Amino acid sequence: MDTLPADQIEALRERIRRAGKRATGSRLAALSCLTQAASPLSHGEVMERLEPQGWDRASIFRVLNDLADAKLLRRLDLGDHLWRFELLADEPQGHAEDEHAHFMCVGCGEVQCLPELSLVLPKSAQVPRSLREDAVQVRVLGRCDTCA
Amino acid sequence: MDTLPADQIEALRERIRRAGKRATGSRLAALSCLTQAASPLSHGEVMERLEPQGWDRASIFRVLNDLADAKLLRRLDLGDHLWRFELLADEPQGHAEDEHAHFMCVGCGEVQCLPELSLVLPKSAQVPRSLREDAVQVRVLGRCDTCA
DNA sequence: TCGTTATTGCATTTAATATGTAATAACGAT
DNA sequence: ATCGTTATTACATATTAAATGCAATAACGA
Repeated sequence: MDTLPADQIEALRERIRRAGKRATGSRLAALSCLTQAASPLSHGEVMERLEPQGWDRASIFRVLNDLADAKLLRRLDLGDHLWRFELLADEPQGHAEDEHAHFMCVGCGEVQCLPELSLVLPKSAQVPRSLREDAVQVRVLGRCDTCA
Repeated sequence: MDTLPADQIEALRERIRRAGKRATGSRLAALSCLTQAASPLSHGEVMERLEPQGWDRASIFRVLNDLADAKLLRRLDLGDHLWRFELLADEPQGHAEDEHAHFMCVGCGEVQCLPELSLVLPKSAQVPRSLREDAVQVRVLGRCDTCA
């Protein structure tokens, strides 16, 4: 894995600190790795790149999950039983994860927002109240036009 | 788990044979279990019901996967890293017919089928073709009434 | 530079998923 | 109905991802 330009590293350092976390080596390594990735990577895929550099599996595992909790990464499952991690854009303005539906490509992992999607239910349907109240996250899995 | 009426058992037997497989006890047990389930069950959930009756974990595991390969079951992952299995309708004509959305409780993991849910999109919306064509899986995440 | 404490490194655990193989049972043929 | 073939099972065991406890370490504010 190539190393990132110093200014990008510094930007990552900043972001980590802004999230209230310490900018440690393994965090920077994990984020650098995902910055260079073209698609979401699983823990295993991240380790293929970081283990040769001496990083610890369990630590990187924790780092990935921590950074996902801290909203620097998105943790997603494309339906194949692997947690994949993807760098989130720096300023997710007004983009609360559960405001609108998301389309996830099971081929490449690309996520697309579907703000115009709505759900229709017969009044008679027996469904959880949270669904009636729209207090739900909607995920649609399929193939994007490129992967179709 | 109650036992199924004899005629339903016989129908399952038939279906297994039609798929070119032997109608064995564990296959009937697994299918009976899923016939009575209101939602897709994981291997573990199936075993909660079948282990007390003396069925073997690994065998039922293989049975579930075999029957999924044989298109008697659908094997799906609702995003929580568990393979769940759901009985498919007998004659999958048109195939989209028994494709339906699933609701998963983020509290307890309970899964509920949402056959009556449909998606609505403005014609103008820019979305992947697979979504227009309904070649997608829909997952709704929220809290069930108990966990709300 | 130092002290606090978040974080790591390493060992270990858990849980789901998966498979090898001898014994068993389903089912077509007799 | 019985028998022989062979798919299938039961049991043991392997693999992999995911997770955690804890002492050692290093980040960062003072």
